[in-house]
Amino acid sequence: MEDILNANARAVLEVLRANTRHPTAQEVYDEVRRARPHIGLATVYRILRQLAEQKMIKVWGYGSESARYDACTHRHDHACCTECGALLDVPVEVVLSHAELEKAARATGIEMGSHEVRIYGRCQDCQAKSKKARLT
Amino acid sequence: MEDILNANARAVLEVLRANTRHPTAQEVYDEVRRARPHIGLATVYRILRQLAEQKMIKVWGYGSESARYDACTHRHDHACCTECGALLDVPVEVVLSHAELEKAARATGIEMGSHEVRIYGRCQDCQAKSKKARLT
DNA sequence: ATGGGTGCAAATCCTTTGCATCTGC
DNA sequence: GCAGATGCAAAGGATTTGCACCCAT
Repeated sequence: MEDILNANARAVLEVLRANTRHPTAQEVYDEVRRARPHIGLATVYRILRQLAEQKMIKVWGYGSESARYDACTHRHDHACCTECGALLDVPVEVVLSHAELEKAARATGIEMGSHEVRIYGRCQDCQAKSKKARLT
Repeated sequence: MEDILNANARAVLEVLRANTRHPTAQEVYDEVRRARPHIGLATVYRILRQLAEQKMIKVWGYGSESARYDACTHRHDHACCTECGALLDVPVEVVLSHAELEKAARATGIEMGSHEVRIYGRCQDCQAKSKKARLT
């Protein structure tokens, strides 16, 4: 699979694998430039798209925030901060009955590929920030 | 709550309540213009943002698609079409143990406000389209 | 006359595209 | 020399902002 990737694509994939914070394209670009100073932002976007098409990475989004990329290919859930837009992996399995999901998919007519549980709220950083603000 | 809204904001809210397809800002604009031909797109965006801040509507997104707005305030789940970006309500309750969710939230440090189950796949329209394409 | 709300246009941000160039074969 | 990949800049689409204007107080 990965053997078909060229050096730029491999570098992008490596950045994504090393960074579990679901970086945006711009953040990937900033990091990948350390390894490949010549690379352009457009190339990063092109590679991200190709990797996503080949299902080697996932693209997540939330509201009108910019897209975030994720090299983690096993199914997992997310916590989204409604304040700063951060997208955090949920490190535990949220159990959900397969029958329930199938029923829901059938009810919408969708041909289910995967699913995700999303928890919305304020992340630790934002909680800390508003605590600090309250003290001033 | 709604009594503080002016005529434009009420018209936007009405469009959202009448349209369960989670329209984009542009789509809201197109529809609201029937009732208020003078309104500008920027005003629609301003109102959508205010309504969201006041938690009277919700904003949903997926990848780098444009944001979609939802006047439905009770908790519910979504089916996202990975092909055309459509966002469909799941009309049945997907049961999820509260204890499971709490555990997940604690594991990420997030202060949980709400949650959502997302089913990804191809919607009926897109299924039909590729069936048609296969015949040609 | 004052202030908030508004339309319009310009600005901004994110992402994609066009095109000339470069690279490895 | 050719095909595919790339950098750069320009284009495109979504969203926000600046600003002058208008309306109700």
